[in-house]
Amino acid sequence: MNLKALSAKLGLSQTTVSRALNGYPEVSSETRARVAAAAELHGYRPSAAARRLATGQSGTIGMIFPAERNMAGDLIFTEFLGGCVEHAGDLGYDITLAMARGEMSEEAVYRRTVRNARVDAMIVSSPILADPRLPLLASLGMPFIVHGRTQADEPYAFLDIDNEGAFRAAANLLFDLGHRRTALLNGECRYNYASDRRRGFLSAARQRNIAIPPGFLCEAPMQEGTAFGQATQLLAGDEPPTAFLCSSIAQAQGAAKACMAAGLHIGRDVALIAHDDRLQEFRAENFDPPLTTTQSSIGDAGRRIVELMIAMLRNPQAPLPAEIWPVDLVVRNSTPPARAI
Amino acid sequence: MNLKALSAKLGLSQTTVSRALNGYPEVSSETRARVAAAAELHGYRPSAAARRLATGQSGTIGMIFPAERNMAGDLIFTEFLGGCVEHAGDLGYDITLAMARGEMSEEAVYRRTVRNARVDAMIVSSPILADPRLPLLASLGMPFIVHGRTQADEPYAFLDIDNEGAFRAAANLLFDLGHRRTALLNGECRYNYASDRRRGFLSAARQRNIAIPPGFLCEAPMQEGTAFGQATQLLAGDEPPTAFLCSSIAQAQGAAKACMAAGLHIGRDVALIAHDDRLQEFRAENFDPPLTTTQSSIGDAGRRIVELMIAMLRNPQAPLPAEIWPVDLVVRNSTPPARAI
DNA sequence: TGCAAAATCCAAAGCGCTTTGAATAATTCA
DNA sequence: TGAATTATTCAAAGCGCTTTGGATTTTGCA
Repeated sequence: MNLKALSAKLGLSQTTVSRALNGYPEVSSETRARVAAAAELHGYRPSAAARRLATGQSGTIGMIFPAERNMAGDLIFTEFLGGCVEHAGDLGYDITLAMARGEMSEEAVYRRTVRNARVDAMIVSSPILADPRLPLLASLGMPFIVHGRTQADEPYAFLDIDNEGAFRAAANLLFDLGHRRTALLNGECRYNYASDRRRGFLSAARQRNIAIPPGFLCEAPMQEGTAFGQATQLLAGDEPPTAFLCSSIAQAQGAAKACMAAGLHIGRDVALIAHDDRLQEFRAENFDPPLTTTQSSIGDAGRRIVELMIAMLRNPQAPLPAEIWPVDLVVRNSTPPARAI
Repeated sequence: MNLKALSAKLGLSQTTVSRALNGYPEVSSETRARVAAAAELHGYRPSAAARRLATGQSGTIGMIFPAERNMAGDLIFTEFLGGCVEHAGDLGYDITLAMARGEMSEEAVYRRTVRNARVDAMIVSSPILADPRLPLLASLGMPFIVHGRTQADEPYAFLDIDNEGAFRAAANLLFDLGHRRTALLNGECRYNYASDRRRGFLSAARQRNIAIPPGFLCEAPMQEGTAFGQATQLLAGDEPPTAFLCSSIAQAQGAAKACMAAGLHIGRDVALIAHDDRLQEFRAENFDPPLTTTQSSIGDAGRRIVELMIAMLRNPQAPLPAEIWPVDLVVRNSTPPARAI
């Protein structure tokens, strides 16, 4: 059942039927209802291919698999992707993926994706400090939105969380509790979010004239094993930390195990705060003890970013969206006051 | 630059140019070369939308996010997806994703995806024992291929690994080494692969008249924590296992930690074999000690399955592909002979 | 009541490709 | 050499939708 057949059956022109279905104003509400009913009755589905050809829009948004793969990154990407896919489906858009690999550089993949012209826009995730993908996409004329922020010469669309504020708040909480020796187990600082978090942490320390001992600023892929190693080493030092601030729940697990191995109890001897992306299986609530966290659902971010992107597509001359989400600091049981030494 | 402009520039008809570019035989090799050169020169890219409309093929393969999410599943799905996306890109196909969620059942998502008709075929992953998605897709007339196997009335296209044979071989190795009390830490048996693995394990035991003590057949989501609990409990029993056979490296990590906690050394006191999907970050080689595994790259499976799917699309009347990959048993250092008791 | 404006609806022209059916040019063979 | 093949090329008809520019009917208001 195509438009032609449907309009014949209704005794209307294709124009009118098309307009009725797409909500254009120049059709009476009576006709619109008739058309809608007939379309429903006959199970009419407009051909996506024909619409694409006629409108020049593909109804598809592209995403690129991160070039660097690791477990933590994969989990976060998958969660974000899931959010995007979920909401895109609701809004009638498709998400298609591409991937950099081997000989084909990430830039080449972006270029190919743009050249193939099968997507209307792209979502850029995990930007690094000055991400080359932004000028690349801009020069190619491909609309895009960034999940996160980066340094760029031109304004760009983005959705980010307030990483700096979150980690400043978390650090302040620890300092308020009397923890002078607080270690930051961060992600890799070439990623903007990690850099922002470090800045937040350091600004809180500076404000109170708290010196961060050398070695207390750790960065690495956000995994349990690495964090375990870092925490173990710090705890073995002369002046071990009394608090840890982690960039992920996985790192918190590593830190917690290191503490346990050192005979220290989280929530009693040591304080622990982690950032919680609300991944499926890393629940801060189920941690022992339940973990104080800065939390912000990365799945929600995916859902929202798709919405923003589609709004941009529908109204290209609107100002670029630039959303920064505040981050909740949820205090649970992992943050005791510092003990007198 | 579209076909019309390109053919005008060449002084040829659109027909000829189209055929030249698509490798049809009824065009002289001289003309073909001229056309190819001009296309290259002017950077001509055929419009995907127009081609889709004309051919009725979208050049897109659909995948659905698993309805049940957990960390182990996400990692495996992502790795598989990565393989699919990578190779699909090479072959000029797109992968688009959809997702079941909340009120919208998985079946509804499949139906919607088929109705929208934006994909030529679908890839079904992680089938359960008698997976309802197969008859559903068949009844909807959507071509599909399954990663794994299931019980079905009709023949269907699939690519699977020999889970049963792999676990039989692994069990035989352990039995050969004298391990009489071997526990299986399996995935959930409603998934076909887990069921196959159990069958392989049990058939090896039966063949040697080795009784599997009650409680030695464990199934659960394939995660470290769960496996740790299961192994700990088994090790605390009257007749603790001397060997573990795990469905994933994550489970092996859990089992290893349980052994360590019980004062047992993997590779000395206890034998451990795991199935290794060759995920990015779970390297059996880096395990301590390096792990004996049954291994088969799930990324390779993704690459291959896309290839098979596209071949099906190109030649619909060819027999359905049905590939079963043998699985390597790689012996490393985690499988000592059973110690005399 | 008459006329401009607004409300509805329509025919037809694309969007850029593939493919059918025919025409033309080059070869082959008797 | 002339007829039958074979090799090349082309014009034109879709594919199913959106959208432009009009045509027709209705409404609003003096």
